[in-house]
Amino acid sequence: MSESRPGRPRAQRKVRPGASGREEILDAAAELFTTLGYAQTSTRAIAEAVGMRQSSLYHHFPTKDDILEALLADTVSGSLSFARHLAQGLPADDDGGPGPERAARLYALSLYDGTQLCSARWNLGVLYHLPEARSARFAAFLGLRRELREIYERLSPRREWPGSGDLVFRLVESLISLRADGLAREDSARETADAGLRLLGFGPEAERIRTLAAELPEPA
Amino acid sequence: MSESRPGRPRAQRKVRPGASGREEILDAAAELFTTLGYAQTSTRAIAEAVGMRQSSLYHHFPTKDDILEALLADTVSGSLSFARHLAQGLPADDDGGPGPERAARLYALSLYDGTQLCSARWNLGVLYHLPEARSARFAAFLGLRRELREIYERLSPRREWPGSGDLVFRLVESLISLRADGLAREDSARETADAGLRLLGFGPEAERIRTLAAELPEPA
DNA sequence: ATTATCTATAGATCTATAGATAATGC
DNA sequence: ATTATCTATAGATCTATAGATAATGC
Repeated sequence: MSESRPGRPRAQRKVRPGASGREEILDAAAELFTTLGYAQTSTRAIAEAVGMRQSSLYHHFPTKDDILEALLADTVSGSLSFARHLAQGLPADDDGGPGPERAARLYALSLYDGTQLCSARWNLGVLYHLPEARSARFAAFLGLRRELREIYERLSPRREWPGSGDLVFRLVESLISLRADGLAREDSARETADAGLRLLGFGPEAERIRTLAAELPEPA
Repeated sequence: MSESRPGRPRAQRKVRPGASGREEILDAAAELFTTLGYAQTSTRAIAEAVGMRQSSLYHHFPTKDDILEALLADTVSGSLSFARHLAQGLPADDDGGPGPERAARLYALSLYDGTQLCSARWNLGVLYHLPEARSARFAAFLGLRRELREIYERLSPRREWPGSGDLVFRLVESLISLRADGLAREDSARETADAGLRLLGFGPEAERIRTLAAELPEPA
């Protein structure tokens, strides 16, 4: 219970999802970082959005950096663990393997990743675009993101076309800017995943691939 | 001559392209804004990169905002004027018009826009991703960018598929992140434009579209 | 006289730390 | 005793302005 923890009560309490103070802070920081940016968001603004004093943040996070790091880690983890799962038991890179099965996995990943990007409470994908996120401070996050990108490439059924999987990755990522521009719709993630199949040259086979993808095990 | 203007000489002079102080400032700001971000870049850092004192910037620009605005304006203007030119004399939206000619114009625009994004001295496209750029302060820029986006959509030969031109726009834009991640190559812009054709469902016809595109008038 | 720089600084931040205070659980 | 908050503040910024100074062009 968030209500029955010890400590002095807050002057003002805001409505924020999250069982713990830490989660409330992350939610407020997610809203502010995605709309104003990292440097433009003061620790004071985060604290006020939660309903505590600026200095109280430091009980939960050692520095402002660590708040961003926690948010970044959250955003990749879901798609990456699903991607790792899909990549398991894949034939080696030089062996094509059956095309449609590969395509189905790539489609499933695109759809899952895209749906996450579109329907998360905040548009956390924009955090990748923050210049701060590219700094060495967040090398751990950048590594995970790179791994996700490489799995897209490995899942591409067009083995003779290097970079084809990466194009699908880029298309899915473009949902971030779409949403930031206020242009994302209910079915943007699905449309984008379908566009990925077209990009790979699939026409009428697309229907079969979608069916195969639906039969794959759900993400955890 | 940049050397023969009046005024007190600078303490230190750095090597920067640009005939005027204003252009040197824009070049330095472009480098810093694209690598560190807007808020993280102090006016002092810009001034030092140019070799002048912080306060001297204010002789050339009234506020820091105006520096970003000038850079943003520069980045759309080229592609937008080419796009406007390509859109001229296009059949009305409900009239399909001959498909390949439309596709050729969209291809030409993709290639030009993508090439700009990849080969400009600095990766100015990342400025679009800065949270600051989305603020009302830069409404003029946002309007121009929206117009460019709409022309992509209008140039799509797949009239029965709304949003198809926008997907091509998004694919071209993804070059920005590709470059920011250090993954852009010599032919990334061309590969991306070609991928746009695949996305629209063109297979063997692509060759003919590229030929038609090459016959279109060059951008100014 | 105009242009482009300089020095100096006001006033407003912002992050992080030190140490006090209040609520709970043992 | 532990946890979570609070007040207060040090020290380091940062943007923009005021006004002096030096070089050129008329």
